[in-house]
Amino acid sequence: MRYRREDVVARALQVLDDYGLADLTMRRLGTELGVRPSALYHHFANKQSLLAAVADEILLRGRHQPSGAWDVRVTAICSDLRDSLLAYRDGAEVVATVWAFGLGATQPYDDLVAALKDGGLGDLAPVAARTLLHFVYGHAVDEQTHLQAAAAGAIEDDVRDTDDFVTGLGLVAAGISMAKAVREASSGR
Amino acid sequence: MRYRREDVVARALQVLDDYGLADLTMRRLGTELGVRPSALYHHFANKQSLLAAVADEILLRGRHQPSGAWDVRVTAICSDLRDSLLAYRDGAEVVATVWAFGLGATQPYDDLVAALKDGGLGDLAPVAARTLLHFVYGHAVDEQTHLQAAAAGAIEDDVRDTDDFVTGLGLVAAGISMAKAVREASSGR
DNA sequence: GTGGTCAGGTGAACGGTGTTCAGGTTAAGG
DNA sequence: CCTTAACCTGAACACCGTTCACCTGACCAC
Repeated sequence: MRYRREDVVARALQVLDDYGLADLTMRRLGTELGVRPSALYHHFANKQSLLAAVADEILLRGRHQPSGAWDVRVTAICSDLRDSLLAYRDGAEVVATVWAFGLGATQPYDDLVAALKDGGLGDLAPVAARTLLHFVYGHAVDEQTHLQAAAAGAIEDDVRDTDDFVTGLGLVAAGISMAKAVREASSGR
Repeated sequence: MRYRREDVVARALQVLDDYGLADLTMRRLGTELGVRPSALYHHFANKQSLLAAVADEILLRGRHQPSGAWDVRVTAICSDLRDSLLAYRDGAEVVATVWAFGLGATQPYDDLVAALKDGGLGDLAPVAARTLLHFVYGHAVDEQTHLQAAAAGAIEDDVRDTDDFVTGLGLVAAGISMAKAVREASSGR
């Protein structure tokens, strides 16, 4: 049985979800496909690239096109992104790492910048977008770590995480609205 | 030559700063100390604990005690924390990872919560503190990654990162002020 | 002084990891 | 049918964190 790039990514995503990032190894993935590890290097230059493809796939599968007023769009992008990250085991860590490395899709970031530019944030749009991303990634990683610790029985699970996310996101969003107001006041003067 | 726990941590910090996190390996650290890797396990249960101690040391060395009004205190804590993270190569990643794992010092978090409680944030203090931490860690990791890519010549270095940090921090801080105002208005009613 | 204690270190191994490479195999297209 | 290229093998390389039985030397109580 011969595989194409996308088959490998799909299987990698399944291994990730079933066994976690630590067990997503080239050998493990190879075994899962019935193939030697070295065969994987015909599809990806290295493991980093494989992970980037996996991250892209995670983002792609949870894709929504945001619509509406700029501020509800910003909130929607962040919430959808969070859902994508939480949809697969260790998804947040994978996507965040790939992003930090400068690889992978920039779609969420681009969408955020576009929405914020529509909101009149101007030069502040990129900074605001990255601030939002840092919050979403950070929160999702934390949540997923807690979730896994809870599943292992090390901790009692509290499910107030969603409220937590909404509250935190509201905080950042409020700051952005304020910056917009300040910006408009000073330019209108 | 026999070592104590703190000697090992100090040397680990030096190896980290000189060669980066990827090269901070038990074997490497052992060699640097003129000792077999297995000797290190008399000081630390595992590498994770070693890294936690390194993270604590990074935070300890950049320690300031914040003073003044609650909002300037919040800003100062975040700025000092950022300085600490950037003071050593890969410092941000080490501290952020250790924190995400639930190990290491909680001092910055505790200080933030205290300052925010002083500011009248009440129940929102922990959420706000974590939001700030996510921003600081995320931004610092990004910055350090960029910095390293620039040092490797892969990218032109732009030093607008500090402005970037201040702007982003201002955004979050503004959101927190707004939440405080809303909170006081609704409780005063 | 002498003997015991024990923190610190040795040496060797175990089972894993990502990655490389020369060469074999198989499916597809002219 | 035969070539070409994509895919895969098998074996190795150089590492990694960690464990464990054993040794060593400094210190302290007697």
